[in-house]
Amino acid sequence: MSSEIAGRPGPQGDEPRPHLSHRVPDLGALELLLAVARHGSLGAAAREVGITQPAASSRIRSMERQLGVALVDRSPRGSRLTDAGALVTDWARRIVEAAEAFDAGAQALRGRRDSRLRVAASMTIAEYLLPGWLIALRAARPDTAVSLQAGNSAAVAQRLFAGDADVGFVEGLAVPEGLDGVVVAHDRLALVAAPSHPWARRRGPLDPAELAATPLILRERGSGTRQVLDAALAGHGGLAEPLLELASTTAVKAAVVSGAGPAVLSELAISEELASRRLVAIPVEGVLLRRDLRAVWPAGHRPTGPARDLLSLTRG
Amino acid sequence: MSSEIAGRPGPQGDEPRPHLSHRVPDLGALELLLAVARHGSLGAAAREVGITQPAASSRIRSMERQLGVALVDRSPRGSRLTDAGALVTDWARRIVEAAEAFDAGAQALRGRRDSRLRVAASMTIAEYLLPGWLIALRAARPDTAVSLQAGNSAAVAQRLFAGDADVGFVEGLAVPEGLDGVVVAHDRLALVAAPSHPWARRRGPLDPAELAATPLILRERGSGTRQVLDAALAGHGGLAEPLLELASTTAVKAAVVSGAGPAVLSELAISEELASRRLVAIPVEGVLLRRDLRAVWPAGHRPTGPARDLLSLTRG
DNA sequence: ACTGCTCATAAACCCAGCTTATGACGTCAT
DNA sequence: ATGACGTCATAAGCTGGGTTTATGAGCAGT
Repeated sequence: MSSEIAGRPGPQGDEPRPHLSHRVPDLGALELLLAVARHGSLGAAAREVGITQPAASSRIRSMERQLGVALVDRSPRGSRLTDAGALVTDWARRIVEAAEAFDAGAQALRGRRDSRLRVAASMTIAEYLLPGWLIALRAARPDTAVSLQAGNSAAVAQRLFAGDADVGFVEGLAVPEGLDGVVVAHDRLALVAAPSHPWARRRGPLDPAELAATPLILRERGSGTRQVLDAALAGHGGLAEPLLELASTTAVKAAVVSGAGPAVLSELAISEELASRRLVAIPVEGVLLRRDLRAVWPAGHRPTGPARDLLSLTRG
Repeated sequence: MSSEIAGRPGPQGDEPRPHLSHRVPDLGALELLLAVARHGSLGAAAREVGITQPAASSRIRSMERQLGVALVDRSPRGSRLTDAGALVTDWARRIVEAAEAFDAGAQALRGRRDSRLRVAASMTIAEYLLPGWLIALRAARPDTAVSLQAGNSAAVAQRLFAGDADVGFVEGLAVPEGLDGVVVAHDRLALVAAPSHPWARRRGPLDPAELAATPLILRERGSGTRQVLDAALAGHGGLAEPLLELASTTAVKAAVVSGAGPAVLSELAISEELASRRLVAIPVEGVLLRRDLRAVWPAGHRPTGPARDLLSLTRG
């Protein structure tokens, strides 16, 4: 590989793209950078993250070397971010926020049996919504230890009946038998395609019958998303044979992005891709592609204590 | 709060919460986990990320120890994710995606002078939109080296006139003199408050006059967001004296989340907080709180080559 | 039983990042 | 001016996590 044809323009430079983790500073360094942005001082930032000032100095410096960009203006009166540094810091903040969500989720997953709040949730909710709720809960009630068990609606119901969970979250068209619940959010399904797909250039919205007649990339039969889609299109001739049938939302997404064809996916799963135009949403007329996300509990036993705190967060 | 009734059950456990970076596996480990999910094998995953099989084995193991959760089911025929592992992997993917955006941005920021595509962009666009576009561009045209210069509209225009940039992106109400452009996206501004704020429980939408009369948390005078807000409320009595005036969007966001009061912020900046209900959007009636985001170029010199590729990504 | 895949274990190594100790620079107050 | 206090930088030495190589053990299919 390095013996291309002849000489590269630059004698140095031009590394063969090592791995992402070598090009992106580690979390500790990013946290330190955020601390510098907040405090305007390397030393103060160092104190916040629990290291010494020379360590912080060296760490920021090596981050600048790694990125090839000056991030902070040092002066004897403190350190301010450069313009580039401010931008980098904003991007870094998004990584750290994702890491916080990861941490909140992982901590709940490890969940000790003695947790004060035991949550059972369906996959979509556990994956996309719960980490954010847990962060908010931690902010409001810092000492609430939460445990999380993820499973389908039936498993959630079972855990609630058995007293293994204080509150549940399910997605779907109906509340399972024996449970009460309230809607906490809606999961809208969107028809998406790659920007290169002909539908991406359409003017008006798509006709339901046309959607029904077109082969789509789908999750396997039985998945929640597919059930909703099936129900919504039942009156329009029913779903066509799938173009491709894949085992995970991620796989479907990847297939759509690579241009294999259109699919219907939860808006929760694709906000990122829509924002960057890796995917394009195509409006569909007159079909209600949405399902309710509900908090549930055994009929008559309205949640109290920590579970109520969590609910009040999700309902506003 | 922590001195509830009596003693804690567990004699050990109960660490005093070290830093985030010690509770979240590093990027390399997360990438490895994603590779395991894709390949169903530690060895194959190891090969993909460029380490040996024992290293991968040990890394996954220490990740499981760190999180306190079994992530993969090992068998002599391969490794599959456990249920918890699948969830953790989904959360991990969000960190890695944020890291990819960071990398794409940082690489453009380092931007060598010999880049094939030189972009000048305003802050909001550089911060929220451009990294995603760059990822998409890299997917479509892998060998396009991009350089990025961020600045306000005037700086963008200047760079274009000087021939220092091939294409620009600006936000605002009008196209700067001497430039042509097309709208590539809209930045909707949303009125937000903490979930505990009275407005969060309102039934109907807010009256513009009421919004204008209420003290808000604002960016300093002159910021793009504030200009739009000023213009939109000019016909409704004009903006009230600010409740608080802060220097960065992040600071405003933090103040709103902590319940200091309502603010008007770009939807781009708050999608995360809305999803997790740390913030609540309050509908406002009859005011157009939005600004156009435009690609621009010197009048008459429509972009060609790589710049055109980028534009076609942003327009779909 | 043999071959080929899987993952686990053990020992040696290496380097990134830490701490401690020190120094240089600039600002402010006296 | 001059000394005190803040800033960040440099240097030397240590430590440990993650790596490699080498090996072994378990199970499947031929």
